[in-house]
Amino acid sequence: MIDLRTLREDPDRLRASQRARGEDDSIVDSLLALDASHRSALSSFESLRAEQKSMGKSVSRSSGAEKDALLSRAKELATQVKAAEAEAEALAGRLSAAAAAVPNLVEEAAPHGGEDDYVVLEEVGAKPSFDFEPRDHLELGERLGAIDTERGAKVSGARFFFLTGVGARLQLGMLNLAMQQAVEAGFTPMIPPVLVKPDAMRGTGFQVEHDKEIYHLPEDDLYLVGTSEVPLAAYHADEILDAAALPLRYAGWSSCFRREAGSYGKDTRGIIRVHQFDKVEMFSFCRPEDAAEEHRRLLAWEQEMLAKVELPYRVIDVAAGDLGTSAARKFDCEAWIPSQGRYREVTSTSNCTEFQARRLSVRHRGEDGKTRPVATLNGTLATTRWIVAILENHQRADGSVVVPAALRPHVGLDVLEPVKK
RNA sequence: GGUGGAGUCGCCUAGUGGCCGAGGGCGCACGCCUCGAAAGCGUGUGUAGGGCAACCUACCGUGGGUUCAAAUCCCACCUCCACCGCCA
Repeated sequence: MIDLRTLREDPDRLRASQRARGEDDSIVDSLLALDASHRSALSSFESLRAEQKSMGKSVSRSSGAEKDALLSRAKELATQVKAAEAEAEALAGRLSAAAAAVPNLVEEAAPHGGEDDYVVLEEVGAKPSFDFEPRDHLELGERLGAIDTERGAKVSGARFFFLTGVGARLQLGMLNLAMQQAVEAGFTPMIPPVLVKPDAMRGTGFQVEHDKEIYHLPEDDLYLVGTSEVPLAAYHADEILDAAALPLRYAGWSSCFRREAGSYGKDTRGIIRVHQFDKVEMFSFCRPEDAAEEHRRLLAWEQEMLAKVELPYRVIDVAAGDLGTSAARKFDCEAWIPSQGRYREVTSTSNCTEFQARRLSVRHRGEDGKTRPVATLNGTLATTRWIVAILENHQRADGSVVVPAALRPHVGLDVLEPVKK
């Protein structure tokens, strides 16, 4: 949710942001108009209501003929109050619906444009050179007895899989390593619910009514989360946080669920794009003025993890049009995937500024004693997709895969050996 | 799923139609007292919207309703507690 007060004071800022995203900036004018009529309706309701209350007191003090006269006037007033209230409420509803549809203000430094207008900030690590034809992650995974997509499809359908044997050990080890790093950095480890109420979903910035990406359980009106960002963001909903305790940093470990509607035919092989995967996610509540700095810290922690698993990658500054509803700025790390000869997203960190906090009502008390929204940020510390990059980048000619040194204590193996040739 | 009980200002609690946005206690903040502290005394202490301000309005689990007027009456729902049933 954008701040209506900021909108009134500086509408050009939202116009510029909308243009950077490649979206309609005329909503600014309709929002301003709606806001003005809502405020005038509200103030006329409030003065009518004040009159009604004081008249009610006169009624209780009077008696006889005077009381009857007052009563009939009071009745008249009551209908006016009711009408004025209904009017104000209707406008409030329209206003909040309109405001809720507006995406976050983008950070000025974010690249303008769409999906392909990202800016590469950094390339890290050398791409591996093989003196043999590298296998893709699925072939490797099958030979290692690590990934079983056939039975995944048999049991649950397309885009489902089993991690088996060393595959399961690899994922557990990797996620444990991520958790350990997070704890050492001062994060509170969390295992959140993965089914959430509509308010948690909406508060985090998802449009549950239109979003085809989200699994919904209509019987219970619960949503399966696509990331633990959702329950972690909502964790402090309706709370006023102690400013001295900020930043509050949480590391959530959860399964994530995505319908992948509209991605038919994309990444159908292997486990790059699946309906269910696991992820360790960093989440931070901080003061708005510290958010940009915190964002860089989250990125640095992601890079620390990528270094531990020894993957070549690049960092991109995602363009405004590709930010999603909540983010003001987003950095993705993309690991090199040898079988595809290109980089694929393995982490994503977003600065959502006060956008989610305003929707979820997560506040802190400022220097002046007044409550203000906090800023929220999130970032990936490890996820199932990393297995793709790890297997492919660390493979050897015989189909075995070297486990990166930092992972070995957590996986319990130095090398993953093929179980079938 | 069934039956019974309960949800009020950080916590506990008073409040059964107007004098209640709401009293008391605890906690907290500030002041007095003290060498310092405790005790004691005094003052203050929710959130949000609007107004330059005095101030106004909304909120007593949520949503509806009755009434000139609702924390208070009615209806539905939610949550919590207890017991029963069912499942693991």
